[in-house]
Amino acid sequence: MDITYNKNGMLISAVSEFNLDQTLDCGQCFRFDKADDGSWRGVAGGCAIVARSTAGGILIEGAASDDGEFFKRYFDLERDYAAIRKSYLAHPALAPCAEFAPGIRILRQDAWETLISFIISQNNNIKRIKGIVSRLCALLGEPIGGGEYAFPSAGVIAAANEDDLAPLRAGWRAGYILDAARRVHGGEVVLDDIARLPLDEAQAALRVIHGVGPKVADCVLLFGMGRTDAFPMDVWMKRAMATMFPGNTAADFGEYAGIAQQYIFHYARMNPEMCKTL
DNA sequence: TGCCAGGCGACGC
DNA sequence: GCGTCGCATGGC
Repeated sequence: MDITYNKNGMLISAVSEFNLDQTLDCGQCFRFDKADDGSWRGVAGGCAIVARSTAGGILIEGAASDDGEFFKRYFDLERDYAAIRKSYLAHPALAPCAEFAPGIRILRQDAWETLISFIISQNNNIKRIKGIVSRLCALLGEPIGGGEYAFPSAGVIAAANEDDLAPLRAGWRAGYILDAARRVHGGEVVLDDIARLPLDEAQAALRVIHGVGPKVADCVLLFGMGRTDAFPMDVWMKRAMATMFPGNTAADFGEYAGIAQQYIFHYARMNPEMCKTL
């Protein structure tokens, strides 16, 4: 993997198993949208960026000139996905999932943003989740240029009330957002500490928050804390497990179960006929 | 139009 | 412990 800088921005090259469309459109993040020219515009690391696939690699515009380390971590670039994927190809049911979108990388997003985003995600659809997150940032986040806003801090949200959040049109999730903000801002929930706990303890620590159950906790651990041992089970995964992996559990998918989960989730969502119950 | 959406908490048993 | 229910909002 190489990271170089030119007049257009930061260029990430010589990385296998890294596809921008697959990574940003597989349901793990809600702050990027694809523009008409095929580029992805959104916010990462507090910067408004434009990411695009070029002949030379992935080009990031808008990143600070010393953000190579940030994006290595954000896109999980130092993990050997080729080796992980190869181990999945031997499994007859897992192979088609790992082949379908080989360029998925599990993002290491900000834990706080991931927590609120996946609280919003419950019983919701991805398009509307993006809308609510976007309105939350515009309402309470700092403008960062390019028409974008940073994700609001726990302190700012904790100072709001349900009426303040009404413009989000988040429904009953607004109370959950406030509870999360107050517990994080108040120090009862310390996300950096939780990230290092054994999986069951980390799940329990997150579930102290009203509106965080097993699925949201696992999403926060996987997409916001780099915990590839977390295995979120949403409606799509439940269908896929019942039809494609009967009798299997997260434990059957090994140390990187969360990565396998994302291949399966994305495959199931894009090929719903494969996990229809009879 | 009615069903569904990356679920969860409350409640009854 | 487990099943069921309602939940606000809007995408399709």
